[in-house]
Amino acid sequence: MTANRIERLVPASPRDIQPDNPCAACAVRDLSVCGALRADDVSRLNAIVTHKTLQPGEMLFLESDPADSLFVITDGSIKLYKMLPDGRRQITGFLFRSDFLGLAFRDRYAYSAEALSLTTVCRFPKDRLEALLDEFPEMERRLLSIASNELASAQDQMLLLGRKTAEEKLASFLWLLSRRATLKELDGQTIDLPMTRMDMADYLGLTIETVSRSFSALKRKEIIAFTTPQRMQIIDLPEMAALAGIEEESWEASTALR
Amino acid sequence: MTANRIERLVPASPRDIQPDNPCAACAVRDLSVCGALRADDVSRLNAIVTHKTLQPGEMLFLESDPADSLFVITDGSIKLYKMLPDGRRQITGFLFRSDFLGLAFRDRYAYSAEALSLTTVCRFPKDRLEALLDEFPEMERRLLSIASNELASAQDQMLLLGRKTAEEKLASFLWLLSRRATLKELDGQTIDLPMTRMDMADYLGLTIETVSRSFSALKRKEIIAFTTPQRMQIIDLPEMAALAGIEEESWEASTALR
DNA sequence: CGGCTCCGTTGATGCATGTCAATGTCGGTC
DNA sequence: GACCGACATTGACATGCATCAACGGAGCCG
Repeated sequence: MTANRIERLVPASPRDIQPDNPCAACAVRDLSVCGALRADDVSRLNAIVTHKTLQPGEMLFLESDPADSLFVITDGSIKLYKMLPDGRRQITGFLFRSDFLGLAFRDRYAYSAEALSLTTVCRFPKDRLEALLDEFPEMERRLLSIASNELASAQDQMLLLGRKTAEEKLASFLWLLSRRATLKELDGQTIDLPMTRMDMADYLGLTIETVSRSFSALKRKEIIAFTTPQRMQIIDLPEMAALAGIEEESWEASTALR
Repeated sequence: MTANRIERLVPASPRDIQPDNPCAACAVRDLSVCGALRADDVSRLNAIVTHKTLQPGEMLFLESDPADSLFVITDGSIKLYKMLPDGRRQITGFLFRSDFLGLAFRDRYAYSAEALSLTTVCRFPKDRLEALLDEFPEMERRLLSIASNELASAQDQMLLLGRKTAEEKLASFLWLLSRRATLKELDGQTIDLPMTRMDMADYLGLTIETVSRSFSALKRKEIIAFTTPQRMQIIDLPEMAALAGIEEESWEASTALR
């Protein structure tokens, strides 16, 4: 289906999309949202971007690494986190296909990025980014829009971390996953949990035990049901939304995971 | 001193800066960071921006309001917050002179904004913003850089809210205020607290009582000392940094408050 | 098959922080 | 000066979540 979309957006001859560079696909897809790309744009982008495959648990970069690249996830999932000197960890986001990361106008990354599952990313070298932005102003507008959305999600997460109870935190998290799933699978009630309980705990500012107990509480109330520990269903969507602190009129508004 | 800076950056004849529009100053100052503005740019900006004065406690906008403007704070201070349906509140940031707010590519603001002190803001109508960005590409680059910095600060705040103890939270907050103060007053040890204990509590995900007790604990350890309840001094800066979870080598890195 | 490790669940207990309440302090107003 | 309300501090007590510990299932390997 990715191929279809490229065909539609870039009515170029097939040779322009070099099959040995899988990043052409993501570059085209993620840039072209804000305007049609010409075929020669595509081949120029192909020359700039590179790709990388990550095994589960493999690091893309560390918090202190020099920030020299911007990445787009082509496939798989990644977690971002920050740590305190003594090892306490806060996961600041889970990213999936077509999400950006590494957007930092600083010399070092502000967080570490680690693959959750088998993941491929597409890399834009930062030293060529400025030139790229000058050449594709739509890309800059899009980055600004992404950053602004991420900022809004970050603020939601602050509300969650600072003011919600454990059960509300978990419900909010599952709500986000469910909204995200709705965009792809059509039922939107089935949720995959590609991360461990530990990751969820570090995302929600809890311990694994509390996450587990909150899952049990939601099961007991028949709001959710498990197929396997990594796959579940939302049974009572309205109650879930209520727990997550989402008012009905804005059910559709909140989509992004970060 | 604001005047000095304008003179330096915009060697235009004085009539270009209309004295009845105090926003000319902020527009010039905040846009011109990334490139010289010509005198006619300044007068064109004067025609677009308007200004507004807010009394302490007055709202600039509400979370659900249509997001039709971008603001720059000319003077004073503002708090941003989100609320849960039952009234629990999370302050997501305190803003001061020259900070931006309202940067949202959505139709509604993601948070409410309320003046802490007597505040003046400069308003850019959003419907003219696109055109403005097209005309001043440096402004777009600057907005992207600001958004990216705010994102980094938001992630710091998530680490704080999710993983730090009450005392560490307060120390981190005071550390930020102290870094910010360093940029202006030169000693950097004296800190003004323009917000109430309640505001600090809602920023740190605590209660006023816990904030108060944490202040007392820091006093007892002789890390800080109070002049008045709204004015204090940091006595033991290294210990403060340690509590805040900042490693020595990165003392200078963290500056922004959000 | 048995043993091992990793992950998740559940129970018992402790502690950091929330809740409730009393008191103090400062500014404003009559 | 007396009164009042808003804000801050401190103490006594309650509780939500962390901590510590036991157990069970799934995958892996000899």
